[in-house]
Amino acid sequence: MTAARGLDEAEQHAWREFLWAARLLFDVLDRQLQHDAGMPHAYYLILAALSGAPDHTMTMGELARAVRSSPSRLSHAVARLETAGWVRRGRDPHHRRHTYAHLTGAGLRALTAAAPGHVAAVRRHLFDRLSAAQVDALREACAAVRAGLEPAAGASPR
Amino acid sequence: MTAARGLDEAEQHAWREFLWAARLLFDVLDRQLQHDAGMPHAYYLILAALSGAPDHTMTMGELARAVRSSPSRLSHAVARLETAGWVRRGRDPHHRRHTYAHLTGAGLRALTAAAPGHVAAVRRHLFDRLSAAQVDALREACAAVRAGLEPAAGASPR
DNA sequence: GCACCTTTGTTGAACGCTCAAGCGCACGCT
DNA sequence: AGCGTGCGCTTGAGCGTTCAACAAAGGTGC
Repeated sequence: MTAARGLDEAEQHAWREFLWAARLLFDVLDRQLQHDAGMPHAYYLILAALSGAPDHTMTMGELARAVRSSPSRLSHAVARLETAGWVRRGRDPHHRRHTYAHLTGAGLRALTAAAPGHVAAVRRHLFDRLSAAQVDALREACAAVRAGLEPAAGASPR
Repeated sequence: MTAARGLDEAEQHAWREFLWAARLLFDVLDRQLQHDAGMPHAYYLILAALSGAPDHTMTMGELARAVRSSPSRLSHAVARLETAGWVRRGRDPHHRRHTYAHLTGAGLRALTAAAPGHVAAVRRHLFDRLSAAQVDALREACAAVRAGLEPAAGASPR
């Protein structure tokens, strides 16, 4: 491919494998979740993030950082999750600039129903294909890449 | 996260790193291409695939397989590339079922203009962060995952 | 020649994401 | 108090993807 001039052969090969492994994996996970649970993967991550927060509640900003989402994207997404009855929004009377998002009972149930199938898919398509050493190597390489892409401020969620 | 029950700690960690490394990387590459070359990454891949084909021409089906795209997605994409003047479609009078996609001169120029910036971004965000051993390990792990997801065609001829 | 099926590709609607613009609240300044 | 500035979040339009439905061409069997 003309495209890959500037990368040596090992890099071209690695890039193609990474590209298609990730794209195909995300595609199959998205399809599985959409089909079995009626939500795309991004929405699953939002519900999962909320489920791990105290009182199942976070501000929109915290949530956006947790799921690496732009404010706009999150706002649209939560609007849709709200009409699904899975999330409720409200304003904190003491910090009226902030909007908090709260996982509803129905939202938690939807997440709990979706989780086993999703985790099983991750296991089947990712971890069942890798040795323990490969899992370690994958984690290390991806951690290096992610660290370079992460908005340098406070890499760990507050 | 409630979500990750069923994966051990090493797997959870690896999954998160892989997830965010890939998502953030694809986001930044998409943004770079859209900004500098006026095309999303998926369209770049289509032009690149055509540029490597004899006579810069492939059938829609071949092209769809090359870029791991559904027929529908490719049809929409090529329609758009056609209005941009980067691809032309036509029917072969001898095999009238097939539609050919042909990379135009303007398409090749657009690809050639886009390639260096894209490759530089891949290098900067991916390979500059990894040792040669990490690149090898990443390729191997991703190859195993991709092989499990690929529709198994190509290895065996028909 | 005819009915049926498969292959190949397109279409339209729904949906998620991005980008640019905008709104409301809080804070700092004078 | 009045005014600007920045932050947090939302909005609307446009684009790309998906899904289901469809269309057209080439078999295949009778």
